[in-house]
Amino acid sequence: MMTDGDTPAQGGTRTRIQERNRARILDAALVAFARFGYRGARVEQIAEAAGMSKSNLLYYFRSKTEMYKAVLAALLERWLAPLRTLDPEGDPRAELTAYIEQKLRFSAEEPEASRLFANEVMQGAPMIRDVLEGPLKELVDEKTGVLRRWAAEGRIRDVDPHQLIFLIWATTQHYADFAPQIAALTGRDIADPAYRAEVRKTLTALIFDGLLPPA
Amino acid sequence: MMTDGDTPAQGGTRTRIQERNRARILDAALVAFARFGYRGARVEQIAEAAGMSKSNLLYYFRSKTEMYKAVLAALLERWLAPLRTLDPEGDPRAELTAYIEQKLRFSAEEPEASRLFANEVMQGAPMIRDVLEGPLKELVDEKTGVLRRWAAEGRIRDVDPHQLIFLIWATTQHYADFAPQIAALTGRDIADPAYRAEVRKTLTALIFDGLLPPA
DNA sequence: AGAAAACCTGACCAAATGGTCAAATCGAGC
DNA sequence: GCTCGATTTGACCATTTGGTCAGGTTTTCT
Repeated sequence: MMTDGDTPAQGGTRTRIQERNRARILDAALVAFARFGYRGARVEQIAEAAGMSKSNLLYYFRSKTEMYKAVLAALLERWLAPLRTLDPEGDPRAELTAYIEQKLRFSAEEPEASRLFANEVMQGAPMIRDVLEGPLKELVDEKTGVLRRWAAEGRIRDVDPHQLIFLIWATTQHYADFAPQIAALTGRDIADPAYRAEVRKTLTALIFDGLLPPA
Repeated sequence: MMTDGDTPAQGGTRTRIQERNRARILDAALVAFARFGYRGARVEQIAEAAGMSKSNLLYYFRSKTEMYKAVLAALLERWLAPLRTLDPEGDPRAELTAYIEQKLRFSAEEPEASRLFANEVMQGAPMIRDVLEGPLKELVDEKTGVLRRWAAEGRIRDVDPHQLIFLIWATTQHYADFAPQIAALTGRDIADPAYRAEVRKTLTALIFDGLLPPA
């Protein structure tokens, strides 16, 4: 039996129906929050997109905020998973290329997730500040350490590792976050595998070899 | 005398009071729209931030939409001004360094403007699509031509010029748009001139010379 | 089958929101 | 200091929004 005032299956088992409906809601909510932000998104519209009544949606998530938090939580893991795979033992060029490719794939396959993350951070990260300052910072600290070691060993140039990571984040996410602008200027879309391959090639070339012609 | 149903001074002279109040409103609106997006921003809150009643604000801008459009219009010129200065006759390295510095300055001095622009584009650029496809595309086409010429002359490597521009946009705007994340991870702020100088140095080093150690 | 729990709905509500309007006040030029 | 348009206000309104609730329907388990 459900405890009073709790979301269904708060503490344990989850029905098949719950599994399905929660997933539908989270999908629809991701799209809505990514497009309009937390304030701008409308609960009823999310319910409609999820194929159910607003009342029923509020049966699964007791409030808009709770729904938003759930979407963000599901998002964060996928967002920072790629960085985890950066292997200190590997070859810098191969490792960073693989990392860039993973980030580009994320932009291509989950552009809404990328946009929602951007939106949340742009608003001051009110809901995920503790994640940024906690787990994310720890992970980034670890990986900047790796980059510093590579630099010390002469395997890469000695650049600020934070800024290298920011450069990779910025450029790869840009193709999801600013997709309409890119479409307007080039007619291309990162969802197109051919374009994604081109982008990865150009990006890695720029990052590794730079813009200036070989001396 | 004002034409019926028009915004004050629609067609001509603008009183000192109008000048001052319109400016106040646009400032407050920029902050609000940047933070919450079009839908999420609240007219009354903008009015309060501008130091006037909601009724009075609506005397200057007949609707939220009109106000939003005015903010965007004022924004766009400042956003794309730096690219205009890229001189085909100049030295590639000097020109691009200057461009990067201008974009970084914009991120430092007008982070809200950068964020609002990002927000609008992320939502599909509903209000400025025609600008992206028109004037912006023309300007970018012109400048990609310059980059292509530089490449043909062997003054820079032969990389896709669109992607080079996107890389510069993405990395420079990142410091404004994702400021909370950068603060959480590094404790720095692009508004700090010292940090801005560091960023410019690292960024240009990466872009021009790449990450791999000299052979 | 039948009971209990899970699931779903439509009516309803209080608060918030964008916007209108008539009237009061202010300010520059005569 | 008067006049007329520019400016400002507060009361008011229709609509939208997030959320509640009592009760009905379906699923599940024995």
